Amino acid sequence: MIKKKYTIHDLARELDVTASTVSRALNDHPRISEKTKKKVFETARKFGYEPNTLASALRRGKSNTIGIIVPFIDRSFFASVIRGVEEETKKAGFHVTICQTHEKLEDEIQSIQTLLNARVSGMIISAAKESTNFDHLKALQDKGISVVLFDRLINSLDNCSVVIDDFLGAYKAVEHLIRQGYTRIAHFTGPEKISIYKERLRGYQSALEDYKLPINKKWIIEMNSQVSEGRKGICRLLKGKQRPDALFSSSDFSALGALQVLKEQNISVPDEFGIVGFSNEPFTQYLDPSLSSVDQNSNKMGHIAAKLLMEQINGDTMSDIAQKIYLKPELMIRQSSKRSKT
Amino acid sequence: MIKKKYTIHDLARELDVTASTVSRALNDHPRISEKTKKKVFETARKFGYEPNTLASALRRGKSNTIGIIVPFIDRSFFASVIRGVEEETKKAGFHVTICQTHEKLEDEIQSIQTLLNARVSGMIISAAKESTNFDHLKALQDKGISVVLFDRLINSLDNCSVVIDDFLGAYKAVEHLIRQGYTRIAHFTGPEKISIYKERLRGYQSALEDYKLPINKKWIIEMNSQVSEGRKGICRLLKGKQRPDALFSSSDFSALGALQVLKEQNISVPDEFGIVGFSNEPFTQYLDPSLSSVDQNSNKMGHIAAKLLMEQINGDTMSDIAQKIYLKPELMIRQSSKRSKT
DNA sequence: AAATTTTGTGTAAACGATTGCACCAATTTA
DNA sequence: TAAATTGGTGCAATCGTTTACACAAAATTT
Repeated sequence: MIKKKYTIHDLARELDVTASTVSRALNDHPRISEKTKKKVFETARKFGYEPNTLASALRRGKSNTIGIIVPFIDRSFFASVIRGVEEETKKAGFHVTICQTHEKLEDEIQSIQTLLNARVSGMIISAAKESTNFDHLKALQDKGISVVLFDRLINSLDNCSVVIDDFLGAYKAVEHLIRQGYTRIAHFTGPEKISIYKERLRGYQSALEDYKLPINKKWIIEMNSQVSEGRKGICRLLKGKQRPDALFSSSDFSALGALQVLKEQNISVPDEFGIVGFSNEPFTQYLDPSLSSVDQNSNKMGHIAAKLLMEQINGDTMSDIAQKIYLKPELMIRQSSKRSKT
Repeated sequence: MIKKKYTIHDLARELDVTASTVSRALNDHPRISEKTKKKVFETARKFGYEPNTLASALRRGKSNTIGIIVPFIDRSFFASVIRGVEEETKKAGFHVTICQTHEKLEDEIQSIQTLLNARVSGMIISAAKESTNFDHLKALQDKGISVVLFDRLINSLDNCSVVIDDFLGAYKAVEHLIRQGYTRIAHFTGPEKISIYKERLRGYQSALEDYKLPINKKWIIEMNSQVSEGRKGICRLLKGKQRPDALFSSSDFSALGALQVLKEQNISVPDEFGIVGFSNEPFTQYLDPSLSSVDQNSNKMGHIAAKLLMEQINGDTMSDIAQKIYLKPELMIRQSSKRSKT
């Protein structure tokens, strides 16, 4: 037996008022008397009335849904951000719809289209790596859709955005290595076009300069974020004439590759060689030795992105200029970089 | 400059027909002439027309959204299932809305309500651990909502469901240990109420019986899926009079705890002690020694759950009885259980 | 006490797509 | 050739809420 859904008209009939009164009462309209509101709420509860969000969204031209677009939902960083967004928006009665781009521009464009069709109130987006053309994102601005970007910044756009302070994270990591007594610190970086890697590289260099340590170009290696690449990278470093005694890697995966090779070659970590990675991937804490890493505060990032977006949607942003929020990263110091004696 | 959205009325005006004709043409209604259809499609494309899914959903009483309810979206297993669902439904023009229950019954009920309000076409659910009362799920059946359950089965409900064959996974794992020459195999199990743990325990026992190995009650320890619990568990096992030489754990986390303690006590894994975990958590492959584990085929699970649900929604299920699909798990053999000599 | 404002509610038209019914023309059947 | 069927389209109601406008009654101001 399929139960029928009640509508405001059912309530109206029961209470002998019109649907508009019911609607207004439920929306706490100031011109409705307290007495009526109370009656309406009571019978609504009694009947188990639930508003039809579709109808409401259609009429208002806006749904209470917000869209999230990420490269892959099952990457721990993104999953964690999404979790944060969901937790934050749920309180405000929004729910989230998720799209994956698989790092492909085409999928990104399609996802945006899908979300537009669903008349989402706003979108939270981490751009695909492949995306170099941002017309589709600009088009959103033109359409007046609220957007918050996270993680992957797009400098040509003045959207609200929330990112981690990659420079600071890198700086902290390298400073920590220096304080542990390491003096010849190498760096694994990523594709130089991507801003996060640029920033981490800057942080690395800046820390070395501040502590008057040499910057050796041979110690800076560009690679993708993979274990195998990290293995190759560390081999190159170890074979070189000037051998580093520590590594700050822009990726936990390549840091792991390095760690594996060092263990295989019986080079003691952290005593002979220190390592700090980046991202605080879940696996880092379980390695032996456990891997120090820079935590990206991903859950908080989700919460903040959601808050920013909802402010935009509700139109209560303080200022006209888009806010860019830089979260402070946290250095997770573990065994791989913690040596007691120099 | 905010671009206006085109509606079927705009197209109708342009083509000098009525909106109904446009609507029917777009939906490929048989009574519309090919000529008209072609004209409609052309101008739709020219104008960049995109249907308002909200209006459509309101009228039809069904959206093209499907809801997913999981305990936590950032747990790798669930994230991976969700990814599978998203990939499968996207092809068919559905999109997914996600809710988290945090393993709490209250959140589960609320999530269902939210999704009902959004008039989702169907739901894919992994029940919260806390849920022992399933009235809210039964109510969905009564309302005629299509539902597919995954991972956590509910025997009192005859929904479509897709789970892993936990019995088989456990059996394979233990059989593998036996073939590697281990003879005294212990087991970490989970809360006995939960069916997946019951099944894994059955598989464990069955394999031991088939190979005529003793089942020692002291070697079966119930615990939660945590590293710390695994550490306690293995300590208990090592202190006992009859010491096992291998462990099949229902959880990768408790398996990891065991591995840590064994390493600390200089008990060689896999030579002196073999370990196999369950779930194939991403970290297992990076441990030293890497941890053998049973893979749950989570991505495929998502794809299949999505397919089942869409079949239900479209009403083209083969049979009246709900299908229960058991996926074959795959044993990932790694260092922790692979010894060359006995 | 008249004029003005405020309060509380009803009327009716949206929002954009879908669909049962009706209608006429063209085609087929008897 | 009349009757019946089919093809192609329009009309208008509908899904459930929201909201601009209108209007009477009550409260407030002059």
